[in-house]
Amino acid sequence: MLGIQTVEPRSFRPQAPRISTSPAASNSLDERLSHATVRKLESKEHVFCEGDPRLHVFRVEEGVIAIYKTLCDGRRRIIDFAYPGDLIGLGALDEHILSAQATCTSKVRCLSAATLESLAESDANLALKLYKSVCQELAATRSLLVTVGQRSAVERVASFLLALHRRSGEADDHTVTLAMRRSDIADLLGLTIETVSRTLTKLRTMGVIGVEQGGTTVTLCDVVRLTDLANE
Amino acid sequence: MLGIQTVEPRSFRPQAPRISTSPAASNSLDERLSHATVRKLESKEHVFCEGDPRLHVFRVEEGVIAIYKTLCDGRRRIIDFAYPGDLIGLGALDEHILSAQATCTSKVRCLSAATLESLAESDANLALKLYKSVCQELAATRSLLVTVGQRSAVERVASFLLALHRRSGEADDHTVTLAMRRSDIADLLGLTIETVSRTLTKLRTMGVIGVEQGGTTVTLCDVVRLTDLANE
DNA sequence: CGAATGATTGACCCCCTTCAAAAGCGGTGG
DNA sequence: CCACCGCTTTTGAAGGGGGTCAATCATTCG
Repeated sequence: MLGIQTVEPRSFRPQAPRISTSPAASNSLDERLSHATVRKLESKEHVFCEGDPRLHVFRVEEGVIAIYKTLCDGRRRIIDFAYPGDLIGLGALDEHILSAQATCTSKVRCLSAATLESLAESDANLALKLYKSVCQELAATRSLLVTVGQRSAVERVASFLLALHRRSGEADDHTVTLAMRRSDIADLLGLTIETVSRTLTKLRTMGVIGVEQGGTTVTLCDVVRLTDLANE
Repeated sequence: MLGIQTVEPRSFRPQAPRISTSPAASNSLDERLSHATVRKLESKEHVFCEGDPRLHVFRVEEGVIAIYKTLCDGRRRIIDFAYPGDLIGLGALDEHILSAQATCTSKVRCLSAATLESLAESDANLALKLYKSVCQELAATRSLLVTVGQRSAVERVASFLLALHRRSGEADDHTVTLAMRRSDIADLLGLTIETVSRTLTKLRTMGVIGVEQGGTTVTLCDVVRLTDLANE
């Protein structure tokens, strides 16, 4: 998932409840996941909604899933974007308290939440992994809180782009794909669509970034300057 | 700790990494805590700082501890206030990534972090408790994210006061004590001291609250109206 | 092509920040 | 007891950044 970092090291951290799926993790989990059924989602389709019984945990296989909460006045607050490899739907309650919606065509793998918990009950190692992962997750959410709480529009957008770039892993490739709408970015950063758009064009006219392909592809022309603008 | 809720049920949830210290929790933890040494803190004194080795986990016994992160430009972002009964200093890393500072004279109990982890390694039940607690914690931080991300000053301050009131537990007593400075509240809510002060006087002139004792005691005259203003 | 959805740009305005000053409050010492 | 000082809070005035409303443009799809 996408972490907007404000602390060093400037690396990514998971953003939503998830656990590592590396070989170091309990094999039982990976094995279960590899046998799990795959569900395909169209853009804007929901994986789950607030209030739904929390029957499954999902691992994103393809696409981008927005994790969000709906406010009482109908506004939407995106907490995080989940990318392939991320686990979503973990939690302490038997209901989902957030919604998860595909921002583009996506695929997820489904695992029974009850199964995962029963595994953890007899496997202290797995339970501890879950605990530590959520601690990391918490740290990342706090970072987003810092970013959203007191930073300007330019700082937020710059941080977001840098986070996306680092997320991609390809240090040489200075392009990032915005696999979500402007409204999704706005709801993540606590801005309006117009401000996001204006800020992107501002960065473009400054020569820091380039915007192509109808606004879905962004080239980071001057990463150093962008980092400076992010003020991290 | 203090959770600003934006979802129903409008109840409190823990805000910083902590676990329940109720009898239902592993006895080993409670026992350890009851034998732990107590440390007294003056106002503004630190429990720990960002970058410090994470040697201990603390339980707040008296007072209020602000959990915060320092930004690169020197600003401070308070993530949470920890109250008596709350555990602070939990985490996945061997360094603290946040600072903890007393907002007033306080007392904390110290427990070795290594001890807690070694207990959890052999006790799946304890580890699972840790996991679930941090999940709750995560949910609460996300709620604060929602509040801070897209709400007006009145909404934020109203939410904060209501959260404080619920935190106190005494439903009959309509007074809350602000055991922290305006600057602390401002840094939690992502506002300036002036705006916090102005908003409080605005609420006062509206007859929704009363401010006494040099601004440290607030009376909630009209909880219904305040809830309405909080827009939760 | 025309309708629908999303992105961009412009104009205006309001809420909050910033800068500045005054007023409370508590402590210390003459 | 009061003067003085430091810290915090309150209040005022001015300015700006982002929100809101609205129009235009771009892209996709039936």
